[in-house]
Amino acid sequence: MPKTSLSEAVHRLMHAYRHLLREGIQTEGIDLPVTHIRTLKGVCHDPGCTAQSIAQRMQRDKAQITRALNDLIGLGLVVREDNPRDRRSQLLRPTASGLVTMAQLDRAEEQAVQQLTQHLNASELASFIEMSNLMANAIERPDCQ
Amino acid sequence: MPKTSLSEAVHRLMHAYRHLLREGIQTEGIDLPVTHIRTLKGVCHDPGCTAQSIAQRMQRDKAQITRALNDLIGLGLVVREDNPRDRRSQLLRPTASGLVTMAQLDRAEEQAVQQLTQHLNASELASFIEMSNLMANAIERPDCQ
DNA sequence: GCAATTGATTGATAGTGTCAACTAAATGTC
DNA sequence: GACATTTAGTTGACACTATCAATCAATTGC
Repeated sequence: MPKTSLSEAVHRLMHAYRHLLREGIQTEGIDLPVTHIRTLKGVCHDPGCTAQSIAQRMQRDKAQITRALNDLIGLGLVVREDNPRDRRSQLLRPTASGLVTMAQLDRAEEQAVQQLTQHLNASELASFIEMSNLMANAIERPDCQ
Repeated sequence: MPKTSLSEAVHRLMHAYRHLLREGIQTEGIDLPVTHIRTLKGVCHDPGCTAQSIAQRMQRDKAQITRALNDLIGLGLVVREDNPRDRRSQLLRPTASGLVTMAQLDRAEEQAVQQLTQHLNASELASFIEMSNLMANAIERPDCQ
């Protein structure tokens, strides 16, 4: 293989990561698609957030978030409560069960990342993440810098 | 959140890249999904390859490749020819039109990569790609290294 | 020759991404 | 206060992506 292009590299990495995370998740006994997991993570990270704020943070379509939330609520991992300041929206919080699941997911992810980055040291990883964000920023916020 | 996690960074980057590539592709006047593009790229990169070898190179399901190839052949961008050494498989080659399209796609991709990496210098980019591949390898070929 | 393997195809299904239409509440303007 | 506009969320539709299992024909190993 000559020199891999950036696009190939990104695709391979994405795929490897998702695959690994899925495996880890299943060995933890959880069966949730990646989008749901990331949504749950969003709620746990910022309890009291709204669907809107999650959609923005994740840069995903709000329709997708709505559906993921419906499933998470159906599974008893998240609850909606009325937003006293705006009756259009509801505040989102993880349930006790949601927090337990989140802890499992954290373990799975940590293990996945560890396996993925086994040949990188901390500073390499840090600069990798920094470069990733720099690139993503260049697109998502073309005005900055 | 302290620093962005690896998973967030990879997700963001993946999306940013796909989005950008799509845009570039459309401004070139081509309307093909990313998987088809990558498949065409595979054929152009290694004319005379088989569906199998593309699937392996791209680490994708062979069913997906079959379907993408059917579309590409239907669009007249790729042709199959009999493999004299194995009548089960066919050799794949781009048509003249396929090569033209590929050139357009190369331009689109180059532009996307350039925009994406505008804040990175060459050596940073190189080490980014190297790290990506290192991580992907750690999963895809857990035995190596 | 016959079993096992391999390249390719097909069908089915789940997950992801995107767009547009829609409801209801909130806000701005006169 | 009545109106248009904007905003949060929901719903429907559809294209794209990923994955698995079954099938078929050609090849390979015995």
